[in-house]
Amino acid sequence: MKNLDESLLTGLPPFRRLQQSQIREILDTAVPQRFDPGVPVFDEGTDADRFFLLLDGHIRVLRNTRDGEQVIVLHITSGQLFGIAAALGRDTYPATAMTADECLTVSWPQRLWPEFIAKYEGFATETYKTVGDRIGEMNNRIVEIATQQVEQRVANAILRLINQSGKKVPTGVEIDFPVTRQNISDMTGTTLHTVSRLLSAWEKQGIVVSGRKKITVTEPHRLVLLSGAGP
Amino acid sequence: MKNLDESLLTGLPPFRRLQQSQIREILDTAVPQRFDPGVPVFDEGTDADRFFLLLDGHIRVLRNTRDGEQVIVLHITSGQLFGIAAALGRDTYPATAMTADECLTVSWPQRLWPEFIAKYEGFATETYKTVGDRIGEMNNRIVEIATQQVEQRVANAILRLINQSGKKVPTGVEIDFPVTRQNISDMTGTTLHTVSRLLSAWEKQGIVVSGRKKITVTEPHRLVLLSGAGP
DNA sequence: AGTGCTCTTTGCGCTGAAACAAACTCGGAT
DNA sequence: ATCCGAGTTTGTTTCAGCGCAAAGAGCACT
Repeated sequence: MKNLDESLLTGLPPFRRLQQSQIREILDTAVPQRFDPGVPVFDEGTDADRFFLLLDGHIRVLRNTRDGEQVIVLHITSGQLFGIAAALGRDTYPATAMTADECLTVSWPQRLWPEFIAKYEGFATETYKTVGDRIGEMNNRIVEIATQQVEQRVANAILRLINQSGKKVPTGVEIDFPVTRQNISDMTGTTLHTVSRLLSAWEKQGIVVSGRKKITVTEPHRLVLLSGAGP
Repeated sequence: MKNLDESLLTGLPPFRRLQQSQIREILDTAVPQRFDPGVPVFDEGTDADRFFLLLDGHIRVLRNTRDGEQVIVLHITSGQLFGIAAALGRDTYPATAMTADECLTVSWPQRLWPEFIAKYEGFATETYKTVGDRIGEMNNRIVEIATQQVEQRVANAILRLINQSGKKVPTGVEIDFPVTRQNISDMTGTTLHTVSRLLSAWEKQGIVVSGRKKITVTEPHRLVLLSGAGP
C-alpha cells in the first residue's frame, strides 16, 4: 500500500541511534497522511489514539478559550514528534494541532508507544529531551507574557519564529510559512490591530518588510534590541 | 546517620507499585534535608546534580527576569518529585525552587535517575504523568494570562492554590502556607497593589477573608464565578 | 476582468491597570 | 516595652493598548 523510504526517518533525533532494519520495522507500522493548510490534525479533548511525526510543513498547537479566542501555545517544525499525549499519561489530546501550511505526517497507534520506548534505544531519551525543550519554551512564554510589554512580546514571538523556521533570503530572514497578524496576536495575547500597528512602525524604521501572510526581518539585530534582550 | 522510615514513601504515586524492600533500597541512597521558609533549594541555571522529593511543606518554582522581576511558574506540594531536570534531558535546573514554608525533602544524585526508571516499576509512568499534569497546568496559565482580565487571573490563581493546598477551616477554605500579595502578583503578572485592591473588594463582598500572608476563601463558589468559569 | 473574500491598515476615544506616593499595621527582635 | 521592617492599604495620576469602526489591498476563483 505505502512504501515509505527509510531515509525519511534516518537522522531524526528520536531515531538517530537505530539500525536500518529497526527503522524499516517502524515505518512498516506507520500511516502516512497529507493535510491541507489550516486544518486540524487532531482536536483538543478528543481521544488520543495516535501519535505523529511531522515530516514536512508546520503545525500550530493551540487551545481555544470558552469565549471563542484562541491561543497558540507552540509551533512544531518538521522532524518533530507531536500528539505524544501517551508519553505523559494522558488519554486525550490536551490541545489542538492545526496545520499552518501543507503538512506531511506519519502516525502510529498510541498502543505502540510503550513498545517504542522499550524497544528502541535512544527513543525515550530523545523524546523526553524534546518534552523538556517544550517545557522550557512554555516557561519562557509565561515569563514573557507576564512581565513584558506588548512590543517586546511581539518582537520575541517573531524572533522565535525566525529561529525555528527562518529562511535566508537576499533581503534578510523570512518566516517560511504563512503567518497572519491574527496568528501573531494569538501567540502574544494581543489584538491583530496592535500587531499590525507594530509591524507598520517597524517597517517604517526598516527593521522588517511584511506583506500578506509573510514577514521578512531585514534587521534581526534591531528586533533583538526591541525584544528587551538587554539594556 | 539517617534512618528514614519506609512509610514516608509508601503510597506516594512514584513508588506506589514497589515492594517494601525496594523502598528500603531507595531510602538508603536518599539524603534528607530541612529548609527554612523562603530559601532556595536550588537555583535556575545551576548544575542539576540532584533530584528531590518533597516530604512536607510547599515549594514555589520561579524564574527571574533580567529586570529583577520574578514569576512563579508553579507550586509543588508534598509527595511530589521536583528538580527532575534529568528526566527531560537537561543538565541545569531550568528554574529556581524556593521554599514557601518549612520544607522537608529527600534527594538523590542525578545519576541514579536512569536506574530508578529502569529498575522500579511504575516509577517512569507515574513521573511522566506528573510532568504531563504540569505541562497542562502551564498551558492553562498561558491561556489565562494571554486572554483573561486581571481579576479573573487572580481569582484563578487563588482557586488553584486552594485546590492544591486548601485546608478546611470553620469559616471556609484557607491556603495552608504563607502567601503574600506580592506572591500572588508574581503568579498572575500584576502588581501587588492591584492584588491588594482586589482582595479588599472581595473581602467587602464577603467572598474572602484575608490577613497578613494568609487568605481564607469563604465563598469559593462566587470566586469561581469571578474566575470566568462560565457566563 | 470581475467578484468576493480574507487579510491588513489606520483613526479615535476610552479604560483597566500600572506607576507613583504615602500612611498604616502587624509581628518579631532587641 | 519599644523599635524596626516587611507586608498591606488606599488615593491619585497617567498612559499603553484594546474596542470599535470603516476603508483599503492582495489573492483566488470564475
